[in-house]
Order: sequence, then C-alpha cells, then structure tokens
Amino acid sequence: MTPEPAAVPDKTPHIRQRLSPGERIPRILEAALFEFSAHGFQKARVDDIAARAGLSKGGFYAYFDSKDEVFEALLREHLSSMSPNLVTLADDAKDTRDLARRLVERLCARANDQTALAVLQLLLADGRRLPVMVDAWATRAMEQMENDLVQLLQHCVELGLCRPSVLCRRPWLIIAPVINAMTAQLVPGAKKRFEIDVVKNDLFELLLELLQPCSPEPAGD
Amino acid sequence: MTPEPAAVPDKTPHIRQRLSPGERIPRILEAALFEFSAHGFQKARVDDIAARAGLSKGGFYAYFDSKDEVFEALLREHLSSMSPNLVTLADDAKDTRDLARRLVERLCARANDQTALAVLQLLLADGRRLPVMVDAWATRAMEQMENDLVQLLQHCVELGLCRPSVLCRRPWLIIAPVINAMTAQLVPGAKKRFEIDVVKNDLFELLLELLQPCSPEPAGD
Amino acid sequence: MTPEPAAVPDKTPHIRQRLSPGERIPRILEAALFEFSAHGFQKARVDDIAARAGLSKGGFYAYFDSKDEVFEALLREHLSSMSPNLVTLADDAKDTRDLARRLVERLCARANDQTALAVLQLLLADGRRLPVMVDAWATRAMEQMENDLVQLLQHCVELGLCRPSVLCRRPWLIIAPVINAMTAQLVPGAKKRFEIDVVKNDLFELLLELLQPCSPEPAGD
Amino acid sequence: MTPEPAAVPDKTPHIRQRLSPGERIPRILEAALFEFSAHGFQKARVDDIAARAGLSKGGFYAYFDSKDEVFEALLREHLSSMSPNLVTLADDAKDTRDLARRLVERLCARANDQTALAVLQLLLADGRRLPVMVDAWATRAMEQMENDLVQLLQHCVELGLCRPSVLCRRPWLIIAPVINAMTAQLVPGAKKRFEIDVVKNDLFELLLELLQPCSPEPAGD
DNA sequence: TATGAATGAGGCTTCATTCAT
DNA sequence: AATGAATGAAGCCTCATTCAT
Repeated sequence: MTPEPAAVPDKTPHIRQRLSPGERIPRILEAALFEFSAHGFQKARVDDIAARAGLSKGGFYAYFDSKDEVFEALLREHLSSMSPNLVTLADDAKDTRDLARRLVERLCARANDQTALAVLQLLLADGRRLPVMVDAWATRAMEQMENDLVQLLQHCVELGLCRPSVLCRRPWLIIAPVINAMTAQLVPGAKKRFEIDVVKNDLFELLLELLQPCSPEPAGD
Repeated sequence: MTPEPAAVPDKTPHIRQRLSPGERIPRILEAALFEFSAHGFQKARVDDIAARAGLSKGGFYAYFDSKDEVFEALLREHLSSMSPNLVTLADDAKDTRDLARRLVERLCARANDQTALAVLQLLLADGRRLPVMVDAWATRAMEQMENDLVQLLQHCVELGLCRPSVLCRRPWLIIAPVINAMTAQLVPGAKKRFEIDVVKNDLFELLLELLQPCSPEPAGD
Repeated sequence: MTPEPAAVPDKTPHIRQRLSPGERIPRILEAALFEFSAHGFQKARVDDIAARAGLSKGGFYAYFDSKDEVFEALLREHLSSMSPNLVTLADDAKDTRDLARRLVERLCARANDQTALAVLQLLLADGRRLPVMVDAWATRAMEQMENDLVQLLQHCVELGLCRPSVLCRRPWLIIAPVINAMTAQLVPGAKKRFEIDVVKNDLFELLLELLQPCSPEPAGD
Repeated sequence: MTPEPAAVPDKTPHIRQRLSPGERIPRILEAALFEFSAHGFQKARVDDIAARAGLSKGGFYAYFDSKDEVFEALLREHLSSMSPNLVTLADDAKDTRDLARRLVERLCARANDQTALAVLQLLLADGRRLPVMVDAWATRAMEQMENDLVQLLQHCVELGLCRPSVLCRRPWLIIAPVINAMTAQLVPGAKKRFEIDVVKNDLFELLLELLQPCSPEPAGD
C-alpha cells in the first residue's frame, strides 16, 4: 500500500515494509554483516540488525532462529565466494610486466571492498565461533589459491613469461602482502599506511623483481 | 524443637592466596590476556579472569576498576614492547646468506610466541575499543620498523651485502609474510599451513632471491 | 541411558499482563513511589518495583532506562502538582470563623493523603539526588504559597475579616504546623500524636486567635 | 610515636594513629554521622566512615560489629540528648517580651547546629531502620517537651506574664515552626528561605501576639 | 589495636528470545 | 509476515564482612 522507500533504519513505530523472504533475507544478512563487523558478534544487538533490515526484533525471528544462526548463514554465504579466480590469467598476458600487472589486479580485486573487509574482520574477531566451518573453508581456500597460483606460475615459466622464482613453489609469499594490507585496514592507525594504490604498486614492483626472467641489472623501468 | 534443619550451606569462605599487589597484578594481566584472547573482550567473564588469577570476582576489583580498565592496562603493557630490534643486525653479517638468515630470525623472533599471538588476536578482534591507543602505537611501530629496515638494508647495499631491491624502499613487503603467518595462527584451519620452520625457510628463500647481488642462476642452495 | 533426569525447572515463562505503555507507566510510577517511600531510593529494589507494577525486572527497563530515571520522573510528576490553590478562598467567607475553617481545610487538604506523604518522604530522604529539580520546585512552591497567603490575608484585612496579624507578613508561620504534622507522619512514634482532626482543630484555634479582629475575651468555644 | 596530627582522612598507607577506645569511638561516631547524613545509611560506605575516623576498614570492625550497629549507637547517643531544657525558663523573665525572647532562644538553641541537623536528616531518611528506638524516643521527647511547655506557660499565666492562649493547651503549635525551619534546611532550595535570624524574629513576633496578656491594639513594637 | 587482601552475596542492567495480537 | 510487550538468564560491579598477619 504505502509506497514508502524505507531503505533507512526507520524508527517509525508501526508500518515498515512487507517483503517476501527472498527480498528480506539478503537485507538481514547485509544488516548483520554491518553490525557484526562494526561491534563484534557479542556486542551486536538483534534489535539493531532487525532495524537496519527494516524489521522489528520479532520479525527477525521469522527468518532466523537465533543470532548464532544469522552468523553462520552470513559466514557460509561469504566464505563460499571468497577466492579470486586465477586460472585464466596467463593466457592473455603479453609479457612479464603485463602478467605482473594482471596478477596484482586480480589479487587485489577485493582488497578495498568494504564487504570483503567486513568479512575478514568477522573471521578474525569471531571466526572461533564456528571453528569447523572456518577450518574447512580456510583449508580449501588456501589449497585452491596455492594450487591455482602454482599452476599459473609454472605455466608462465613454460611460456617464458617468468623465471622459476621461489614464488612458483611458495605462492603464499605473494598473497601475504595482500592479506596483510587488508588486515591492516582493520587496525586504526595502520589503515592510513596502506592506501590501495600504493599497495598495488609495491606489489607490482615486487612481482617484477621476482618474476623477470633474467633479473639482474635492476635498470629500473 | 526442630532438630537443626542444617539448610545452611558451607559458609567457610573459599580461601585462596594472599599476595601483594606487586605479585597479583601481573597474574591478573596474564589471566586477562588469556581470557580475552581466547574468547574476545565481550565474552570473557570477569569471574574467569579473577579465578585464573587466583582471586574471587570481588578481589579483581581491588586492582582494576572495570573490565575495560584491565583491557587497557593489558594493551598498554604489551604494545610498548612489541617491535623487534633490527638496528645492530648488519654489522656481523658475513655474507648475503648470513644476512638473510639473521634477518629472518629477527623478524620471526616472536612469531611463535603464544603471548605475542594473543596480543595480536586482541588487537585485531578488539583493538577498536581503544582506537586512540592502538592508532598511536600502530603509527609509531610501523614507522620505526620501516625506518629500521630501510636503514639496515641501505647499509647492506653499501657494504655490498645486497642489491638495491624494492625491499630497500618498501620494507613492509618483507614484514608482511611474517604478520600474515602470525595472523593465520589465529584462524582455525590456516594454522596448520604455517608451521614456523616452513615460514622461516620460505622467507629465507625469498630474501635470498631479492637480495642476492647478482641474482640469476637460481642454483638452489 | 539415563532415564530422563528431569532436572529442568519449569521453563514456562511466568506470563503476567500485556498493557500499553499508557497504562503501564502510571502503574510503574505508582509502584516506584510505594517502594521508594517505603525503603528509600537506595534500598528499594528494581525487582520489587517491577513486580508491584505487574512486570518482570526486564520489562521495567523497557519503560525507564534506570532506577534513577524513574525516580526523576516520579518527582517531576508529583512536584508539579503539589501546592494547594488558595486564591479564591476569601470571597465566600461569611466571617472570621468561617475564614479560619476554610483556610484550615484548604491547607490540610492533602495532609492525610498517602501519596502526598510518600512524596514528602521521598523529598526529605532522597531529595538530594536531584538537587536542581528540588531546588527549583521548592523555591517556586514556597514563593507561590507565601504570595497567595499574603494576598489572601491582606484582602481579608481589607474586608474586615481579620486583623493585620504577623501571619499577614509571615505566612510560613501558619503553614509550618501543617508541614510539621505531615513530617511527623513519617516518624514512627510521632505519627500517633498527629491525628488529622486534632491537627485541624488546633490549627483552627490558632488561626482564630491570630485573626480575630478584636481578640481578647478568649471565650473559648 | 609519630606525633602526626592526622585529623584528616589521611590516605597514607600504613601508619595512622593508635588510639584508646575511649578516644576512637567518638571519632567513629562522628564520622558515621557525617557519612550517614551526607549519603544516607545505605549509600554510606564503611570504608569512608573508617577513613574519616582515621582507621582502616578492618579497624572499624574492632569497635563495631556491623554498620547497623554504629547506626544504632549513633541514634541512641544523639536521641538521648535532643530536647531543650525548658523548665527553668520562666522564673527570671521580666516581662512578656522577655519571656518570648527567652523562649525563642531556647527553642531555636540547636536549630542551626550542624550536628542536630544531621541527626534530623538521619531520623527522617533512615529512622525506619530502628522503628522501636525511634518510636520510643519520639513518644518520650514529644511528651516531655509538651509537658514542659504546658507547665511553663501555665506558670507564666499565673504570673501574669502571658494570657491563656491556645499555646498553653497545644504547645506543639509553637514548636512546629522550629521543626519546620530545621527540616527545610535539609531541602535544597528551601534552605535559603529559612535564615536562622529571620526565623527567630518571626517566631518572636508570633509568640508576642499569642502571649501578650491584653492583646488587641497591635501597637507594633 | 590495626592493616588491607580477599570473599561472596546482592543488586543493576542488558539483551536474546518468546508470544499474543 | 510483522509487531512490540514481556521474560529471565547472565554478567558487571559494589561493598559489608572476615581474617591472616
């Protein structure tokens, strides 16, 4: 009836909005991610999540049986779509510089994404609430990313796009700076030293130095 | 008349130990670090901290006015002694391999230390409780560590111990894997992939590759 | 295995009544007045106030943010409706005796009212909790009452209903016995000596003696 | 040993003073009266009473078994010395004015005494803690004071110093303003309207008007 | 007699969850 | 599907009281 837009946590008593579950649940999850990552699981209040999703507290419980359950749904949703796809990267690369550029871009794709940062915050602060799920995800995600990178880089070595650096065997070394830069976003005071463009540039230089087939003569570039 | 109903519970107060504040406060801080890093600030219970410090709840409050206050005291204490000392590192280095080895050792010095990991956990999960303190510390610590590393590496370049790699200008790139490895200890499932010796070895190889004056010929080692 | 230990207590929540805030708040205020004046602010328990208002402890906090806040709301409510209206008193008075009788009646109107006595108790025992509010009220109330009385009595002097007694200039002298009688209700042991009818009668005689135009001949009555 | 004056709550850890019970108990009672009347019985802290008496909390319990017990001792001590002695008043009075003046002086003797006001505060706020004691005292004190006054005034009537006013039968009417003025000292905002000298003067005028043998002709004075 | 570390019961407050409407 | 009044368990904090020294 009322064409109320109501995208804002609206404290007007009675009439909020009547939505179908398909529309409501994403809003609840989004609200929960915001509140959880802003205050931590314990301190986040169901009322606030509900209000932010345009619902009363009671309404919230029509969709989730408990606060724990949203948390679980939230992690499940976000963890399943977390790793960058790296496989198809090498084929179009013209040269080492191009490869490095693409790699940096792909690795940092979500490094500045507020949602990804919020999930990371959740993972670090409250991940122990769901050790099994987090363990499974972490194991799988790291394995996959390492496999992808190893495969990618070895393919590149074969193509002559890069030399068989330590990265080819220990690809976590190139992921670490990205993770580190993201983690730093969560620490007041560290944030300002990790501007995304600076990070990308540093990473690019590092990659170049590690991948360039015949390295020496650091003739700059 | 009534034959002693004996409903009275054991009124003997549970006597623990009598310690002087000088002995008690470190025990409380240690207990608090354990509980906070195990459950997060919010979920940690004062009773548990007190019990772990060998005190009753009430006793705890003779030393700290609130849960918040221990948290602050805790961070203050640990943050002030957090950065590795890097300055005197280069002078004794015989060659590049030796330099790399020493550097790795120094950077990873506390990477496996349970206390350091607990503080890191605290910082990432609950650092936002004390934004000003954390901000100040993070700014200072990062600056100092970067300055130390830049100075160290440039000194080594001059000595001919290493080449002017990107690390000389962007030293965070070599700290990042260490931080990353430590952070991973906090995530169930990631932990097992970051055995300290493996990390040190990978880091050593990376350093070697980045610092070796004339690089190519990856003749292994 | 274990045949249902049945250690679970009665989980049925004790359902009380569902009221709208408009109905509930007055009940809470009434309950709070009772408990505060019966035990003093400090010793009154929120649980008891809530129970007396037909609520659980938690329910109470849906209406007031703290014990302090009910106290303030309570005083605010009662202090605003505390002074007797004296203005229209003289016009209908037939003679001095009638005037005195009416004056006594008006002054003592709430002297026996349990609510008024409870508020007085609160004021004397716990008024210092809200010094600003009480100060403002006391100043205003006393001024108003004195002004009203001065005006009234001078009007009566002009009408020949009473002589210019000290009361006309110092009307607090005639209020004092009423306040005193009320205060005495709050002291065990003093209460019984201040039966309202005796007080009224004494006050009436006092007024008569102070107001009668030509006084002497204390012909009693 | 140490000739330390130490009359001030001195937070110096170890050495306070070593006093005999005969010296200590009055100090404790005085401290208790201060704290009780300042904050009320419930909120007054044993630590503060002890500190104010120059003792540690533990030391306090060498003299009194509980907080309740000091309260009782305190009231017992002060209530027994509360009523003014009125008996010998009339004999030296030269005339009605002189009688009134002396009466006012005697009635108001302690009206401005901080200790008396503190006891009154205690009585009104926390008297219900000891209903039996307060009841007994109030009954006896009021009876005595009324008897004294009745006797005094009738004696004066016989001496021709005053006329048989209502005060001779209902002497509480002349005590009431004093009590009222004292009570008002306890209410922020009322205090300022009850300067002791103004009260005395008003009371004097009232007495004069009520006692002057041949009243009319209010020839002022 | 005096200290001060320690206890534990008691009360305030929060908030996840329930449920009649 | 939604509301919001109500519950009650849980946790923080205070402070009277105890007791080894």
